[in-house]
Amino acid sequence: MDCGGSIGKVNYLVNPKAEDIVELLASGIVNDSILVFFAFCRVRYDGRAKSELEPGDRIIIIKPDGSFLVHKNTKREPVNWQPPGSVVSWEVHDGKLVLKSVRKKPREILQVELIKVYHACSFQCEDYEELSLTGSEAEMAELIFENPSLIEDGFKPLFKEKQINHGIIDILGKDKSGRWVVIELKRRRADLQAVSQLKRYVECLKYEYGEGNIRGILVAPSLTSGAKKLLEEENLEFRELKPPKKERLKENKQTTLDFYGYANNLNNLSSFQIHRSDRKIKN
Amino acid sequence: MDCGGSIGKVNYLVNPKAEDIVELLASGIVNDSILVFFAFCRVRYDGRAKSELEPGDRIIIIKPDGSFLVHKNTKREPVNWQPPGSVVSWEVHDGKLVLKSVRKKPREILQVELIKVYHACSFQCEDYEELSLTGSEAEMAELIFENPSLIEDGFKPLFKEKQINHGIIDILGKDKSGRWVVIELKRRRADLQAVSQLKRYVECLKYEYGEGNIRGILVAPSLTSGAKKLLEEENLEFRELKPPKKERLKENKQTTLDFYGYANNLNNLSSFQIHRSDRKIKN
DNA sequence: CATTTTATCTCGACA
DNA sequence: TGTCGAGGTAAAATG
Repeated sequence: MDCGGSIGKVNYLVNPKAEDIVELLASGIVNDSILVFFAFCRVRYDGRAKSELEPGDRIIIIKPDGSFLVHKNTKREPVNWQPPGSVVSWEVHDGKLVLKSVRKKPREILQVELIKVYHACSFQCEDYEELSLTGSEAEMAELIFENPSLIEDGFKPLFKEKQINHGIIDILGKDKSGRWVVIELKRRRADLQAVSQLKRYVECLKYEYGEGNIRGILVAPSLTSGAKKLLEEENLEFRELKPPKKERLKENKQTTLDFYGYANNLNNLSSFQIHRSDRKIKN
Repeated sequence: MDCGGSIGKVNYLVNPKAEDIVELLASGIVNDSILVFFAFCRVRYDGRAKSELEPGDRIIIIKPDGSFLVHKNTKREPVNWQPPGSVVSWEVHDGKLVLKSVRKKPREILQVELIKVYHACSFQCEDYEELSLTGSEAEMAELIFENPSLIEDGFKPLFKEKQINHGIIDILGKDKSGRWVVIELKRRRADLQAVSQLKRYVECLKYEYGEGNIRGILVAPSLTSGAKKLLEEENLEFRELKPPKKERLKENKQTTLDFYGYANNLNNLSSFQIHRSDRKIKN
């Protein structure tokens, strides 16, 4: 091994041997650290499907809840993974370390053969904050309950997330002439599936209350062309409504510089953007 | 800064100051490295929705394709992210570094305020291999074309992925008495949505060919109860079929030891599993 | 490019 | 625990 360190929350190893990695792994697991490996490795998965990934450089992340991620140098998604609750273990075969993560139900196995580890870290990651999100369908529903005329004059919303035979109706209410109104909310452009869903709910209520007394309204910021067609064929209606958001992040204007511009101005500026080189990345 | 190193594919910094991070960031971006930060940070997002995450320890990953991930110590999913194609930049405000990633369409902004960086890495990640996956719906379709009796005696598959008015039919064929058969494939347990989809296709074909001449069959390893009910109500059929996989990974038996057992036997064994401590992780 | 469909989806909610 | 539906879904297939 070239070197290593253990200052504060992060322990790390540079070009470690199998036994060094095992030590980091073992102590990292017992004190609930996140483990991160930068490694040349082969990956095999078998479970709901089955996959094989030949050797290449990847980043491997093992979280204390059992989540196991293998990331390539592209994409938001891990190329292979295991969800929370999986159990990690390892084996050493003539100096080569193989990480294993097993999920019980459904039975799934992920194996990472570490051919060369460039860098390994364990991170005592303390985080007590939860994400707070706004702009959801629930908030669209709130908005409509507070302001029913967004649907139409005289509309009265009565139920939120009303369970029926074949699903859950977002909003069920009555119009001014007393007919039932089924409202399906979509926070973004509504597609065929959204219309299918609304149709299913309307049919279900027609069966209960009789053909002529049920209206269906799809509420979304916009419609796909296919959705519009099907909606009209089925005599369903559409209301345009965007999901509400509290306030926008202000976005500061900032300078964009190439690398040389940046290097020459490092001490003078406090804001940058550097462009990636143009070489194609294929993986 | 405490120290750093640049041996081979990974450069790293320990407890770096803003200007050191900026240097790593800048050079990492121009040579298409993956950047990884272990940091105490605050995260803000605004775009299709809007979110805020108060300060805590997280791992930040920036890939050369623009993918930007912020991971907490739990879950398979990043708590915040930006997809490939996003553009990263940064600002320095009195010694504090703020990472920014902007997506053009739809317009979305992610900001990470780095309050304290414990460890920073840039990784020259070379990977020329693609994942090879087996066990998909396409393979179910192949299987049925090779072996139509899996559906029923005398079934003749005619079209694969046949485009119709409101979607694409997985398999369209005829039964031995010459009636059209619409087949919808699901590689896992089929739900209400799957039945809705099949129903939509069958209705579309009934409209073309007449009421009595169309059958619909849902092919999947199993059905949800709701799906079964709707399927029966609609006079649609079900065939059990699991997606095919080539062969299973063999799974070696291995010893399970607690940490002390492991520590005492490090030199004698080549296979381990250590249990995480039982303290609850809430985030 | 926009649209549609799939996914080892993941995740949360609820029976 | 299983079932069901939503998602800042992401990513692939398709027109």
